Amino acid sequence: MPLTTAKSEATRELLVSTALRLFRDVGYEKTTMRAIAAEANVSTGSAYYYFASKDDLVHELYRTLQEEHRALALPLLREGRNLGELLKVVLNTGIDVMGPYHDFGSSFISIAIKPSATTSPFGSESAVARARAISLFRHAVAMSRPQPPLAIRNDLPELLWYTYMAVTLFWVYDSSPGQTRTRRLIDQAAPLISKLVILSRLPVVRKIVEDVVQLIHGTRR
Amino acid sequence: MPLTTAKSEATRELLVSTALRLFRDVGYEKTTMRAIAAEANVSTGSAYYYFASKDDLVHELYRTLQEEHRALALPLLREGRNLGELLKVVLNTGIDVMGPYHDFGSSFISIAIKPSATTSPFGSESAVARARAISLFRHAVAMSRPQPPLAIRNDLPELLWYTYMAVTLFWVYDSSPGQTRTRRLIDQAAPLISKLVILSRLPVVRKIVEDVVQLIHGTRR
DNA sequence: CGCTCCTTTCGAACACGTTCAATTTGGAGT
DNA sequence: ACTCCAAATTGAACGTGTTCGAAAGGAGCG
Repeated sequence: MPLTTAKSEATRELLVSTALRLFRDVGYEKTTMRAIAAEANVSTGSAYYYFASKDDLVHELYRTLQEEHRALALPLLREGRNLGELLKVVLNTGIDVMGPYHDFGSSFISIAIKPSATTSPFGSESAVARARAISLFRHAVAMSRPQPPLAIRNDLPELLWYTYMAVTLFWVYDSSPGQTRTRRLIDQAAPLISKLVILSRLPVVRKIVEDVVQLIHGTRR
Repeated sequence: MPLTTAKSEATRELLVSTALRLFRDVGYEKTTMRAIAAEANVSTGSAYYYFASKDDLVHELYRTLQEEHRALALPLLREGRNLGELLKVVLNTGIDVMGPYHDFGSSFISIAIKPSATTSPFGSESAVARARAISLFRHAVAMSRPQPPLAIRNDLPELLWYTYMAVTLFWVYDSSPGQTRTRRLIDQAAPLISKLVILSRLPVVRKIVEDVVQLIHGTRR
C-alpha cells in the first residue's frame, strides 16, 4: 500500500490516463503493459508497482466511467417527470459515457464478469461501487411523479440496476452503427417498465411482484 | 479443414477428453496447453492443429454439456405436468450437468461472453447451438398442461432460455455449498414464471407482454 | 555529511498462448 | 514396389502478462 505522496500520485494518474487513452485508441488486447509503461516513460515493473494487473487498469476505467455517468445523469434528473422518462435519461447517459469504448466493450465485459477480481459488478468486493450505482436509480425513483407504489419503492432501484446491466450486455453485442439499436431498446423499454410498475398496484400482479422481491431478498446471502 | 480419418478423429477426441478432465480437476487457468498436449502424448503444435485456441476447447465443453443436458432433460419431460414443474426440470438438469465445472465457472462464463469468438451464446456464430438449446424449452412448453396462452406460446421458449441464462449467471456467482442457493432460486422462480404466464391472459398484462415480445423481435436484426 | 529505512524504479527472467517453417507419416495412384 | 502429396506432427521461437531481486531515491536524524 503506497502512501500517496504528490509525485507518486502523479505517476499513478499518468499511468491511468495513458492506459485509458490506449484502450480507447487501439483496443484492450492490442494495448500491452509494455506500451502503457513506455508511453508513460516508466518501466513495466513500475506499472506493476501501481497496478496489480492489466485487469486492474480496466477496473480503474469502470470507476472513471461510473463517476462520469453520475455527473452526467444527476443534473438531468429533474423532479416531476414520470419514471419512464427518468429511466430513459439514466440509461441513455450510461450508454453515452461508454460510447467511446464500444469496440473494446467485449473484452471489457468479459473482464468485468469474471468473479475472481474486485472487478466484477456482482462480487462482494465491488459492493461499494454497486451501491453507488444503484443509488443513481434510487435518485431517479425519488424524483419520479407519480411515485411508484410503496410496496416496491424500496426494491425498485435495484431492479432497475439489473435492467441497466441487461441493457449494457445488449449494447456490447449491438453492432449497429452508433449502437442505434440499443437506443431504440432503451426508448421502448423505459416506458414499458414504467407501465409495469404502475401495474403492480393490481392485487394479482402485486402478489407476483412481492414474490419476486422475496426471491431476490431470499437468495441474497 | 482436416478430413476426419479414424486416427485423426481419435487424436482429436483424446485431446478433448484430456482437456475437459484437466479443466475439471485443476481449473481453466491452471490448465496449460502444454499440459493438455503432454497428457495426450502429442506436441503443443499438434494441439493447435486441431483447435484454434484454448478458448476453442472451452467451446467444445459447451457442446458436450449442452448435449448432456438435452439427454438428461428430455426423458424427464413427461406430458401433462404444468409449466412450472417442467421448467424446474430443465433448469435443474442444466445445473446438474454444469456442476462439476462450477469452480471454473467464472472463467467459463467470462470466455463464453466475449463476442469475439464462436463461443458466445449470443453471437450469430453460435446461432445453431442456441436454437438447439431453445428447442429444449420449446419441448417443455409443448408438453405442459394447461397450454400457455396462444399469444405468447411461440415466444415463450426464447424467453425461458433467457431465464436459463440468468440462472446460469447466478449459479456462477453462487458460492453457497453445493450451490444450494441456485436450487432454491430455481424452485421459487419456476412456479413464479408459470404464474406470470397464466397472468398474461389478463388484457392489461397481455398488452405489456405483447410489447415485450415486440421489443425482442424489433431489436433482433 | 553519513546513516537508516521506506518508497519507488528498474529490467531481466519466467510461464504461458500461439505461430510457423520444417519434417514425418501414410495412403492413393500407377 | 515406387512416387507423390496432403494430412499430421514437431519443437523452436515470438510476444505477452507477470514476478522478483536488486538498485536508486529521498526524507528524517545525528
